[in-house]
Amino acid sequence: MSSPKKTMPSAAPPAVSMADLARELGVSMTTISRALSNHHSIGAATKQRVLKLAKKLNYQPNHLAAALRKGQSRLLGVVVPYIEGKFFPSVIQGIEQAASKAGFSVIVCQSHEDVQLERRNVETLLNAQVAGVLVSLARNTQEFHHFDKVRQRGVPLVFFDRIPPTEQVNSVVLNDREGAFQATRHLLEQGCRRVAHLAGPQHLNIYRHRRQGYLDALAAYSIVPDEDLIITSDMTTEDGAGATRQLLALPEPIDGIFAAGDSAILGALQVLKAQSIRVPQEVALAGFSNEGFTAITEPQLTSVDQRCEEMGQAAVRLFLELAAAPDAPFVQRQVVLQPELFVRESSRQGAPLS
Amino acid sequence: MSSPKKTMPSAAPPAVSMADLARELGVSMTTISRALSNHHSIGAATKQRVLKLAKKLNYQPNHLAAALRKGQSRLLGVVVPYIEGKFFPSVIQGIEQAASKAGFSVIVCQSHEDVQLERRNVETLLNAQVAGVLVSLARNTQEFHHFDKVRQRGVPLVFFDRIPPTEQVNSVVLNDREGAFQATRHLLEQGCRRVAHLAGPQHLNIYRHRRQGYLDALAAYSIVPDEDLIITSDMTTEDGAGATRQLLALPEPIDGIFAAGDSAILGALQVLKAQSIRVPQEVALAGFSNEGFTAITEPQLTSVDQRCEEMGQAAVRLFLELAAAPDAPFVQRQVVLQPELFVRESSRQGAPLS
DNA sequence: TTTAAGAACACAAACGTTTGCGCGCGCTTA
DNA sequence: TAAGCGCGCGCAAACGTTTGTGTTCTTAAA
Repeated sequence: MSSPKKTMPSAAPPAVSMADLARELGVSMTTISRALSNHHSIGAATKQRVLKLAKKLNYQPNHLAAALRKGQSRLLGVVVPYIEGKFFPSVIQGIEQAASKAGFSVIVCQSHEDVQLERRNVETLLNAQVAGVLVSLARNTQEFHHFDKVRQRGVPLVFFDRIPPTEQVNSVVLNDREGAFQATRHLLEQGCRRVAHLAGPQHLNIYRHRRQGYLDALAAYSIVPDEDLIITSDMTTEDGAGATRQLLALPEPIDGIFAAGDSAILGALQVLKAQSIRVPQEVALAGFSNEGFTAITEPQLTSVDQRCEEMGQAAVRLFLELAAAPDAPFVQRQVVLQPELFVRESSRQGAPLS
Repeated sequence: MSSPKKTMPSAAPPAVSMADLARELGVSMTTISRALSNHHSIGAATKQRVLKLAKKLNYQPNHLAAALRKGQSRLLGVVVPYIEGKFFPSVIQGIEQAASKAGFSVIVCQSHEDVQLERRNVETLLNAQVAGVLVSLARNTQEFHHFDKVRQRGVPLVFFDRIPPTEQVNSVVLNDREGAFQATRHLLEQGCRRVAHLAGPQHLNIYRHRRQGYLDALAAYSIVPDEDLIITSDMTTEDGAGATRQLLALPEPIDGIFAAGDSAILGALQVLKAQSIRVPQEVALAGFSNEGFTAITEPQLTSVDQRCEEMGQAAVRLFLELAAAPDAPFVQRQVVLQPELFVRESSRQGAPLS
C-alpha cells in the first residue's frame, strides 16, 4: 500500500551469471569459475577483482548447473520413518549441524513406516542428484533392493539406528544391548526380581538388541527368563497398556517393567495408576528413548538416552569419509554410540509419592 | 560375504540417458523427451515404444538437467523455526502430503529461531532452484529484505503461522484471536473471574492475536483487564513457572490462567501442584497448541488445537495457485483456519482429582 | 643465448534436458 | 489439380557450470 513500487507483474530479472561477470571484467568464464573456486592457476589480483564484482552484482551461483556438470550436488538426502517425537528431530538436528559445517544442505523425507514410500523417497533423492543418502529403515522394510541403485550410482549410503540385518552396510547405531542392560540391571539393583519386558518387533535390530540386553541383565543376576514376562508388540501407548494389563493378570505378580520404548512404558504407567498400583514401590518402570514427556509424567520416567545428535553427526562424518574416497573398495564401517541411563522417580526406591 | 559380486570398486555404471533411448530406437532425443512428457505431437505408437524401452532400461530422468533447462525444479523449500514438538512436524506432514500429490518433493530447513540462519536457509533454497518457498518466521525476525530476493526471482512465497506484520504477503494462518477467545471464554464459563494471561513476544502476530482474543473474551464478560495479570515472556516451561509464581504472589488471588502456549501452561501446572493448589478447583488452566503432552499430564491440559496438517496443505495449495499464474500481478491472499478447543480436566469444573 | 618451466589465462566441449522452428508426408477442400 | 492443413518428427540452440587442453608470456636454469 505504502510501497513505492508499481504493480510489478513479477518481472523476474534474469539472475546474474558467470557470463555476466566475465563480460564485465573482460575475461573468460573459465577465469571467473576458477577464481570463485579459488583455483591456483588464477592470479591473486584477478581473484580479488572477481570476488569484488561478484559481491557487487550480488552473483548467486547456480548449484543446479554445477551439480549437473559435476554429476553431484551439495545436497544430502535423509529418509526417516517419521519426525514426530524427540528422537528423529534430534538426530536430524545433528545431521543438519554437521552437514552445514561441511557445506551441505539437507533434504528430509518421511517413509511413514511404509516400505513403498521409502522406495519412492530413495528414487526422489537419487533423481535430485543428492551427494549421499542417510537412512533409518521403515518398520516393515524386509527387502533392500531399492538401496542397490544407490550404490550402483556410486552414491554413499549410510544407515542409522534402524539398519538392515544381513547386508554389508555402513551404519551408525546405538549400543542398544548395553542400554537395555543398564536399564534392566538398574531395576534389579533397586530390588526388583520379577522384571517384565515390553519388546518391539524382533525383525528390527534395535528391538532385538534391547531384548538381548534385558536377557543379559537377568542372566547377570542368575535369573532365568520367564517367557510370560516378555510381551512383543508395536510399542504404542495402547500396546503398552494392554501388555501391562496382561502382566497384572498373571498369578505371580511382577515388580518391574522395562520397555523398549517410552510410549509403551507410558501406557504401562497409566494402567498401573488406574489400578492404584504404586510406582515405583510396587512396580518399578524404565523405558527407552528419553522422550520429552518422561520428565513430566508423575512419577517421572526412568529412560535410556539415545545420543540423538551424536548419531546424526556421526552419520554425516561417515558419509564424508565415504565421499572422500569414491572409488575405494567397500569396507564395512560401523560406529557404535554409548547410551546413557537417566534415572528418575519411576524406578528409584524411596522416591517421593506424587 | 555370501555375495557373488567381486569386490566391486563402486563401478558406477553411467546412468542411462535420453540419448541412449534415442540411439536404441533410432529416433531423435526430441521424440524421446516429448514422448515421455506425453506431448501431443508424438504418435501413440512411438510413445508406447519409448515408454516400454524406458522401463526396460530402467531410465531415470535427471531432474537437475530438466530444472536447469526450465529454470525451475520440482522442489519445494520449507523454512521453520524448529521441528521439535508437535506443531511443525505436523504441518510439515501436511505439506509433504499435498506436495507429493502435486508431484513436488519437499526440502526442510530449520532457522533455530535465528534470523541469520533463516537468511542463509533462504539463500540455500534459492540456489537449489526451488519452485517455491514456504516460511514460518524465526522469533527474532524483524526485518524482511531477505525475502525480497525470492520475489525478485519470481519464486512463489507463502508464509504460514508466523507471518510478517506489515508486508504485503501471501499467508495461511490460524485464527489465533478466535482460539484464544474460545479458551478464555471457556474459563469464564467455568466460573473463573480473575483469569491471568501468559503472553508471548508481542511482535509475533500469533501471540499478539492470542492476547487480543483473551482481552476480547474478558470484554464479552464485562471484565476490565488487569495489567498485573498479563505477563509476557518467551513461553518456555520455565517462563511459565516463573510467571505463575509471580501471579501467586499477588494480593488478590487468581482463579484461572490462559497461556498462549502449552509449554508455559505446563510450567504453571507444575508450580501450582508444587504449592498444592488444586487444578482446576482453585485455579483452572488452558493452553495453546494441543501438544502431545497435554493428554498425559495430571490433570490433563485444556488446549487449543491449531489444525496443523490443514495448515500445511493450505500452504501448498496457495503455492500451487501462485505457481500456476507466474506473471499475474500480486494480489494479497490469506487463508484463515478455524481453531478447535479441546477441553480437558485442567479446566473442567467437577473434574476428578488425580 | 637457448631451453625448459611455470604462471595466468582462454577455447571449447561436455553434463542431460527442453523447445521454437522447420520439414516432409498424406489428407481434405475448392 | 493445386493449395492448404495437421500430423509426426528432427535440428540445433539454449540453461549455467566445470575442466582438459591449449596458448601466451615471463622468469630461471643451463
